[in-house]
Amino acid sequence: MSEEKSLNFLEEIIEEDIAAGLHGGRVHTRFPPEPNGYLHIGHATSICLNFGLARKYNGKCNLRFDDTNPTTEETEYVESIRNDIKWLGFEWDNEFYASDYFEKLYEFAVTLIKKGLAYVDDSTADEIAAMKGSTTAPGTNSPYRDRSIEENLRLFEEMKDGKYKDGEKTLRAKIDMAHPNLLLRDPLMYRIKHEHHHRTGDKWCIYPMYDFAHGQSDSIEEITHSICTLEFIHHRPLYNWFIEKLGIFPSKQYEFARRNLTYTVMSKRKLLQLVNEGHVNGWDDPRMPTVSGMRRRGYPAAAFRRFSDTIGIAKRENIVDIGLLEFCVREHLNKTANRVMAVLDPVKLVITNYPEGTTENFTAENNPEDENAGSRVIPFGRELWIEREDFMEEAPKKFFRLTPGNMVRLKSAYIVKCEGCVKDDAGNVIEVHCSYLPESKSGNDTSGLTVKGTIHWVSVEHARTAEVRLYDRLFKVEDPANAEGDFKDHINPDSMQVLSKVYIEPELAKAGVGDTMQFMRKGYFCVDLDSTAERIIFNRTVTLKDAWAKEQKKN
RNA sequence: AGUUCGAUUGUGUAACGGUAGCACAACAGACUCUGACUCUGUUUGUCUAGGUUCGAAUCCUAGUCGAACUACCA
Repeated sequence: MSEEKSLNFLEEIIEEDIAAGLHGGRVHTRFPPEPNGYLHIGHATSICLNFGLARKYNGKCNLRFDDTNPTTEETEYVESIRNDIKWLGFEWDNEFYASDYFEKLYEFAVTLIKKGLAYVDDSTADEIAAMKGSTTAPGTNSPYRDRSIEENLRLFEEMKDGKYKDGEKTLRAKIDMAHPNLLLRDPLMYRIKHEHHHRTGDKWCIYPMYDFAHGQSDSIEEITHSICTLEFIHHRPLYNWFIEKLGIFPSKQYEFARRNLTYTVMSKRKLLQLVNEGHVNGWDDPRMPTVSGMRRRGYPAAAFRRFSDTIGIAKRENIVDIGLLEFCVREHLNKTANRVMAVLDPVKLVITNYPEGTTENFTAENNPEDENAGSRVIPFGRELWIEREDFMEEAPKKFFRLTPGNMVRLKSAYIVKCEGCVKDDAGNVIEVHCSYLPESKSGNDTSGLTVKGTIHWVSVEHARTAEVRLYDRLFKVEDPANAEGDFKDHINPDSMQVLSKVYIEPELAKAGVGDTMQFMRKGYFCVDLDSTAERIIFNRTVTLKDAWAKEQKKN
């Protein structure tokens, strides 16, 4: 009843603000991606945070594209970002673009010039860098710092009107070239870029810097709690300076530590390299930590939300075990995925005392965790495909599967007793022979026997075939970005394994793209979008926990 | 070196001067027509040194370690 969930530091701040009646107790957040790439798992947790906070406090959350750099941004990304957010289960209250505010931002700049707080600088990029100083040494004033307000106004207008070439002039804030925070040493507000913008076209040839756009965009939208990652903590005083000098709505920024994941890289630059250099097959390769990749892999949206919730939020550096994400995926899929049987590495099992040419239909429960999931019919016959690893001629003590003399349950069918196997000249097992116990029929078992093992199977006569793609971690080391050498040195060469001939139960052949199911004892799978009418392809989303594999590792 | 932020079991996160808890992982067991799920139990932690206090993870001081910042990127 009184299960009190503790608050994270952002929730604490918000609840204090609400209690104090700040902004009338209103909560308004935003998710501000730059449309220059695909969303990854880091964005996904940020989305869950921002939209989740708004949801929890009956507030609003905007989607705002920070599109202040026309050279890197494209509409294609806008579309994919919108898709991903919706898929994650969130809806934005408003969709805005920083470019919506270009006019307003221009006016802000003029206002600051008129107040003597901004100036046009003719220095080159190199000169500006040289005058910047360093962490230990103060910077020096630009020779153009003291131009008159009238001259600055004229020059800035001429910049806007296209009288100058790229890089010839910039507009800078006049703050303090000796400030210990480098970002307050007369930061650039506007630069000249004669570039086509994905939304404003050729209307502008000057574009605001992110730092002159982000804080004011929050302010224009009257965002009450502007949440971002730790690296923007140094920018906060600058945003506050602009807000204060402009006298506009006081949005407040709060920073949290971005959440890293073991065995993955998260930076856009690195992900781009993986795609461009062909280490993966595109942005939505199921091995990619992108939202589109993980979606294709079969990770349910609910698992992302649960994961984001579970890992919490704080300000310290962290690297979250990807096993926790996988746990969330399994937890959700266990409750929702129907069970089916598929044999990935087949060997033939012959039931020597079963009448030839006979088929029986068994009924199997679709999901023991969900009584509304119904059941299906599975055909059974004298010859079955079973998993090669489920038979051992000479087995260790705790092997509960097929080994001569041992009995197992064929899931949803009969108990069989292993009698031996047939081998080819090279000594490979090509058939396993068993006898069945007719009175052990599933659902009507009068044998009185209990067996330790149950294995899955597919009837040879009725089996359909499929391609299965098994995925493993993309990297061999926990923290590839910080490991020795280049991060690509640590790519796992076995991150994808393709099984071209897997036997599946006939019902399964009807599954459609995106359908998710559990292959009993093998893991969760989903139908890949590469599937065609002739060939169905399954991705392995995640394995089941495997206590037997762990047991074996010990020896 | 400067500024800013941070430090709680293997990982992540709580405890807001009063029993260091939760989840994952690990380990042991129960259950099982999935060696899954579920259930039970166990191990492991307050960066260091001082101080304040009846009492400190929490407050103070000093140190140590880590991260971010010095793009006409966001």
